[in-house]
Amino acid sequence: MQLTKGVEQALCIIVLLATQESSAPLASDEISKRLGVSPSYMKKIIRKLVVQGIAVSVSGNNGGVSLAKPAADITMLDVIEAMEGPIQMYPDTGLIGLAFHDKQYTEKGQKLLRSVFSQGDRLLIEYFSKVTAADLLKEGLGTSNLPTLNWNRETLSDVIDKERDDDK
Amino acid sequence: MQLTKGVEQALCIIVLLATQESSAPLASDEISKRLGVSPSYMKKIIRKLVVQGIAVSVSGNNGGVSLAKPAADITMLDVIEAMEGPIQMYPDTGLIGLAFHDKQYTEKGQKLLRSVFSQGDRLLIEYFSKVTAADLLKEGLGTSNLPTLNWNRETLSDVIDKERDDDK
DNA sequence: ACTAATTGGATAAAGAATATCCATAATGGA
DNA sequence: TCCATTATGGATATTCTTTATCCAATTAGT
Repeated sequence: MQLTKGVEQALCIIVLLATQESSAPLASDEISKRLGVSPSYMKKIIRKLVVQGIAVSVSGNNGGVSLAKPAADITMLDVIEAMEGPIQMYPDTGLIGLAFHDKQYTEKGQKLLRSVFSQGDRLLIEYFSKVTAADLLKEGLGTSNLPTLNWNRETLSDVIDKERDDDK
Repeated sequence: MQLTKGVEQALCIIVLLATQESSAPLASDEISKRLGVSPSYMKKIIRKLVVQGIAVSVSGNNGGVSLAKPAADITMLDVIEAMEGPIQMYPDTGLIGLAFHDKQYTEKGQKLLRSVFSQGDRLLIEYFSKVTAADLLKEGLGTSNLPTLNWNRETLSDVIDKERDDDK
């Protein structure tokens, strides 16, 4: 009943991409450094966002990733489903059929349980499809004017910032 | 984003217990046969239900398990939490703090995300706390008069039923 | 065409969920 | 009191998912 870390990571990636200077794609290696995971793992995460249509990637020199659409059109549901597949709580291994041998009742029971849980699924889907990445950015940064910068190059100064913080 | 099989198993156990002749506790070994898992594993599953207050168990001769309260007082939420612990979707590894070094914004962001997800948690909690085992039994069996039988002894005839089904 | 930078996809390692075995404790009946 | 029955708890095996790594395919610039 818990989302995987991937969701948290994906959200951070989206924040980076949303504040990236629009001209330049952001290299996945930079993102991986920033999130503290291996470059190759990060590619895999990003791939999921690309498949879902949240991000686009270009290979080759100066390649990288950028958002496929405005942050206002990216919902939390998109992100969750990109990382974990469709929301479907009930594992449904057909156990009821194995445990009770009465065709009529087991089928009825199966159906009932599925409907109870898919109702739960629907609640989540409805809720998460109403929260967009733009909402998060706006509330998180306190402004709807997104600052943009080139995260490909800002790494160094950022590290310096961090060191200054640590010294205090 | 999926519940574990344990939830499905627990629900089957509850159906068995709810239709068990009230006088006699049901032996966990019988349940294990019926659900096709090992006796020792079944005992662990059942233990979780006992700890949560859904079932009570007595050891010794003619011991076993029975429901701790009427099916109408057992909610789906109880069952889910018995098997998986409290509903809490967000993994919250503190990744945001690691990725961005600005104290002010990261704290704000953390808080925001937590609240978005705990709102989702609340939706589920509210929904699942309204569905009771009695509801499931009633709709699944088509009657609110629960048939009761002694599953400790019915196993044999049940197996015969199954064999007859298979022969067809 | 060559080289450097990057993504894409197969594969391995780690971790969590699932299941089992075994030793111990509790209970009721002979 | 002794024995058969049943739950409890700890250690361990197994399977599945998540996490991470390595190498091959693609692209841009020269």
